Amino acid sequence: MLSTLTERSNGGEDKRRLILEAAVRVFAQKGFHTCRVGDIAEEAGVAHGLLYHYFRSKDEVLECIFKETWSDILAAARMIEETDEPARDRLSGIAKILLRAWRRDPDLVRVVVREVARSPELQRRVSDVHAAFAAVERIIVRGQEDGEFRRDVDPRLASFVFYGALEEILTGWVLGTLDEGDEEIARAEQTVVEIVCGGLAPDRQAAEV
Amino acid sequence: MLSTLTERSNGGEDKRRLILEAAVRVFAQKGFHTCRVGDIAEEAGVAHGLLYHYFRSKDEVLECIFKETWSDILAAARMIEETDEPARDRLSGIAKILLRAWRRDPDLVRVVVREVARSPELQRRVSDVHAAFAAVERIIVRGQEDGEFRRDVDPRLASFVFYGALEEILTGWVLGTLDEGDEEIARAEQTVVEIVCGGLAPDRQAAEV
Amino acid sequence: MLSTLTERSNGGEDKRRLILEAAVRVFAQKGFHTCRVGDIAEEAGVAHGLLYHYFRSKDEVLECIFKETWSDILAAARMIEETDEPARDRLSGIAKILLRAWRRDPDLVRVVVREVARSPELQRRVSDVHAAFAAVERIIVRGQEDGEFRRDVDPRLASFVFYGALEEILTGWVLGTLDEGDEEIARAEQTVVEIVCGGLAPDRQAAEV
Amino acid sequence: MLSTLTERSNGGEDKRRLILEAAVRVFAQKGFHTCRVGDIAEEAGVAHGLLYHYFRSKDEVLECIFKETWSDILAAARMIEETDEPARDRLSGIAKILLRAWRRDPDLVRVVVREVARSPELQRRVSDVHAAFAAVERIIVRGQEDGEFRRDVDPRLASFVFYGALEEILTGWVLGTLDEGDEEIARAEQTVVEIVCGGLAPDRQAAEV
DNA sequence: AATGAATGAGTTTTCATTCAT
DNA sequence: TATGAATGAAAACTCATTCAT
Repeated sequence: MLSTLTERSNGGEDKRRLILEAAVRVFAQKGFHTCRVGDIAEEAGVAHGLLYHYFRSKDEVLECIFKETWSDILAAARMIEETDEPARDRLSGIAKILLRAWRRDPDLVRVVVREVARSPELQRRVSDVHAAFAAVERIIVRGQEDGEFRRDVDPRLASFVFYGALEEILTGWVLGTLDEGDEEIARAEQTVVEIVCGGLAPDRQAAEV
Repeated sequence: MLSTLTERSNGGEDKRRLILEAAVRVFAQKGFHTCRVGDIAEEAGVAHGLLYHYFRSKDEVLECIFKETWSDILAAARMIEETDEPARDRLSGIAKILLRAWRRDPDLVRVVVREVARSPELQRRVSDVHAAFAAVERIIVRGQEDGEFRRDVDPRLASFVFYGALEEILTGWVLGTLDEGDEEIARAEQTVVEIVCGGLAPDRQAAEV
Repeated sequence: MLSTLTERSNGGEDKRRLILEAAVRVFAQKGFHTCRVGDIAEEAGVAHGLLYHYFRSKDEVLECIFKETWSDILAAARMIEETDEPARDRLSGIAKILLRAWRRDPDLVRVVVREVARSPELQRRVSDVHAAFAAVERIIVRGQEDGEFRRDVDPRLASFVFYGALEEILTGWVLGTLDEGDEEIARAEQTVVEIVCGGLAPDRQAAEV
Repeated sequence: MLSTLTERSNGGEDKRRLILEAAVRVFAQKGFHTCRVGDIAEEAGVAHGLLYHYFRSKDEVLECIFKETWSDILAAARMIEETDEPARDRLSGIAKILLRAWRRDPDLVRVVVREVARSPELQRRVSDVHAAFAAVERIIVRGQEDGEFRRDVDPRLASFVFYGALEEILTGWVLGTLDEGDEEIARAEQTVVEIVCGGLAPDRQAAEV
């Protein structure tokens, strides 16, 4: 189901939602390029023409999925950002959101992870992707200001390390090269936070950077 | 240029190489799905029919690029693995290989990064991808055995964190969301190693894992 | 506006008329085949479904426009035919009707001129087109009988010359290859009548036909 | 067969010509909009994909037919224009060309006549249409200068009368509303010339224009 | 080895028409 | 009457692949 992070109302746009959710399933199973518009329609149980009633093209369907998903992720990230918790707990919260999304809607995650790298244009168009990265960067900066994190590390690069770690693990689950299960998810969360926050801890001698 | 890590002989397969290198450029610029076989041929300066003399299909061209690239990376990773250096230095060596490849052949990296997540089938076929991951995992395991790294962290997950960090940074360069340049490359290397090895350092209290 | 030659009552069929007039404008601007039913509805300010309340199909809309227009033209032509004026004046009257229609409703003329040749079927269905041609032919025959026109010219062919001349001039205005304006319209009328009736004048030696 | 006015070589572009000629037949029979690309290919005995090897689109095929036909007509018109014959004979020559084309290639004439009014854009793109009109206009102007034609008639309008007459007769043949046959063609030629040149004869009192 | 004409399966998209409301 | 969501046939066009030369 789409929008598992923040529930959306289905009022008045039942079929649109139906198509979107079918698209997630089909993209996840066959991949965006490999599937046909007819596959989505069939999965949704509607005529393929209806898809063009709600979306301008097959591309727009993917874009919508991205936009909704990332806007949900961004909203959640912003809520965490506004907390007064230590940076470590806040990064932990973000890791939870992303990794647990896998449990809630593996298909959605599969699509977002698999197709994100496909189109630079898509990423540019979905500005929330950047905003979510920026939120993590700000959390790290605040951690540095608060003395929780060492200051000699580029916070931008650090945010890429953090996101990259999460994405690779999701990819591992998507491709089946990494064991999945509730326990594994919890462990992954802890491991990522442990490594990244451990690596950012200030009590180590300054790097030679 | 393909095979910048290990030079390959051109003897007797000039045109094949020409096509492969053209494909890297074209895939990088337009993406695998978006480009046509004719684009590759045009870029290579040959008739498109010739491509089918050297490759069974368009897919096989991409597969070849992957195989060669990863076999080079794998070879380099194995050489590093056999070293007696500390784990940190060995991970640093692997980071160097991957990130510096960007400087040597950005198009190649662009293709590998962009299309790697595309097809699970491709990844399965290119078994070297797994082997390279396994090499990193073994380095981490040996680091744990040698007391250089803490033992309460799953080495498999840690290898994903490491690879994911590198891949995300490459993606940032590919998509232009991260500054690039010689200095940035050096800094990225150090930052990734610093964070990951710092996070794996044993002198911290055990994680609650 | 449709029916500018003979005003029609709007009683009880407001919307039908609205759609018909919108269709004229849209067909004129985009052409029959190029426009969509939705364009007509939008232009008329109604839902496209309503069109099917009044017409069986898009084709029928065009057919209606043709029928109404030609029935108006035919009615006017018949009124002129019943006059006792010389043939020349009667042809002049018909030229006036057709060419001045352009001033009154260029869109309508544009549609009729542009689409008339499209479908032989359409022309067959709109029998008034033939009837109007026949009226001109009868005027010429009567002119020959009255000694006003030479008798060695096929009246059927002559009617085609007359109609063709008018149609080509209308086409010139439609396509913008001929200057338009009140003065031009008056001149066109006179020129066509002058040439055709001059050419039909009996005081010349018989053609070798 | 296309290019019946001036024979064209088939050297090296056999299939292109084949497709073009098939298109003429199919457009003539079904109309441009009504026929499918596959119909053309089938008629030509080739795969429909080949059409796109030689033409960018279905539209381009029609445009090509127009261009070639009108360039032939124009060439013939120019040859006649350069003659030293009286204006009447030169107009007669042009009438011959256009009307006899019907006998030689009725399908081609059918297409050109039927679709010419369809697209203003097409007419604008095929500049030879205008050039051919201009040639007739120049013949009339020279006739006026030489005293063969009256001077108080707009030569431009007169050229429209002449062309319109020919076009209407062709349309009559195309639509079957006018008898056809060798004799009819000869008579049509003479009638048009007789009427138009008769109407342009100078020995009549000046028009009230 | 090399070419590029030829093929045709496959895909997106359009749009006239229907129909439940 | 009036709406516009829903349908699905149909069509243009693409492009990987083959193959005669």
